[in-house]
Amino acid sequence: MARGKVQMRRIENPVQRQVTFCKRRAGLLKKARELSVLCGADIGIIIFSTHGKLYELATNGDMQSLIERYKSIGAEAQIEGGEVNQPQVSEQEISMLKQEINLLQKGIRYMHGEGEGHMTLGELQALERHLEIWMCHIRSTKMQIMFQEIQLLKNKEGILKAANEILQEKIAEQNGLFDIGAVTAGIPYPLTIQDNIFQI
Amino acid sequence: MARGKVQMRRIENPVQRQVTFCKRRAGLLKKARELSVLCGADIGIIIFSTHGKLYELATNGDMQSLIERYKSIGAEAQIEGGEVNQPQVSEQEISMLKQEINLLQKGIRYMHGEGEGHMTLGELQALERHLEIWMCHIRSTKMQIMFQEIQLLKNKEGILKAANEILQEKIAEQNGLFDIGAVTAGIPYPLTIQDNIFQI
DNA sequence: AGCTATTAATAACA
DNA sequence: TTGTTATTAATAGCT
Repeated sequence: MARGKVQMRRIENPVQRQVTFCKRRAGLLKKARELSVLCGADIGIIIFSTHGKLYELATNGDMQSLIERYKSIGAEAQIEGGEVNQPQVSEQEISMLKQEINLLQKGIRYMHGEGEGHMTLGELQALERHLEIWMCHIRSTKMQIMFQEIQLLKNKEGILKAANEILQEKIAEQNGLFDIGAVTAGIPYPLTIQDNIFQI
Repeated sequence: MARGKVQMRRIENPVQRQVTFCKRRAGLLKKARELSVLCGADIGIIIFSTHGKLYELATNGDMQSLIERYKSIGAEAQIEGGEVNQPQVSEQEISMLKQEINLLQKGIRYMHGEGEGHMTLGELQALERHLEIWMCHIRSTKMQIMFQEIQLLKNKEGILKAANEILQEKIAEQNGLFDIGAVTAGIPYPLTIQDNIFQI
């Protein structure tokens, strides 16, 4: 796909083959990562160059657990006819859960700046809980702030409305001397608002 | 790469996600086959869809031998640092994870009105993601409503303040005849509020 | 599933 | 390897 079509056969020129291998390998891995992100798929790729060098990618968790999952599925697929309902929770799930654990561990190592990262499962779970609690706190705090503001605005409204009523009464008292119509002329809302938008 | 750039994040529309998964998966496997042919590499790809369905490709020989080759190489690589990460995950963790699975299954049975509940782990994961998305929608909707209300209240406040100013001016015009002090007597806030609580 | 308008990948070259 | 650019290949949005 560039400057001339390419024939789909082994590239004989070793230099050109190496360059192509490098570039297309990068492209393939990129595509795999994109597919994983866009569609939420778990993808594992193993590439052995002609010289036996290994390149790999596991989009979620690690290759090891992905392979285990693959084996367990493959086994099930081969059985095909035999239904096994009880051991439904086992092999496959364990490997998936291992993936999740590794994912968290990676996340932690990442957060701590790529240092080593030996945390027990208990620690991980504690961390997870903490993260959830933090999120809850953040959310409830946000809510509180917004509710407070709403309350303040309601109070202000009440005060202003009361003031308005008093002022209007004052003016009404001197009916003959001034014209009240002019006062409320340019105001979109009538001063005696009754809408009920205040009840959520 | 077509009719508009695509954001690199999970596609939320399930139909579109499925279509994209199908197309890109085909593209990825094609790229892998091309790389294998052009550069003589041995490539293995394992793809698990969100529903847990398996798609695989092994360009030379079978996946099994590729995995074994990977493991042998991988083992060498792991020895390198003398680290033993694998047995870290075991017994206790499995039981805890089983608990979590049961929890979700219970939740599903509960949601579906106590009917039986045979869902695969893949389905459970999908459900979890859906729940998260629903929560996000609910939260953002809630936020929208609250912001709208705040905006409405601000508008009302502005209107009322304007009305108050006009009324005050009216009264001020007739200074000698009435005493303004009586008007604002019982009101906690002065009518010319300047506080800045309106900026969140 | 097919069909294009566009974007993305990349072969050749430096 | 890495970067640039002319072209081809992949594919997003529709039907």
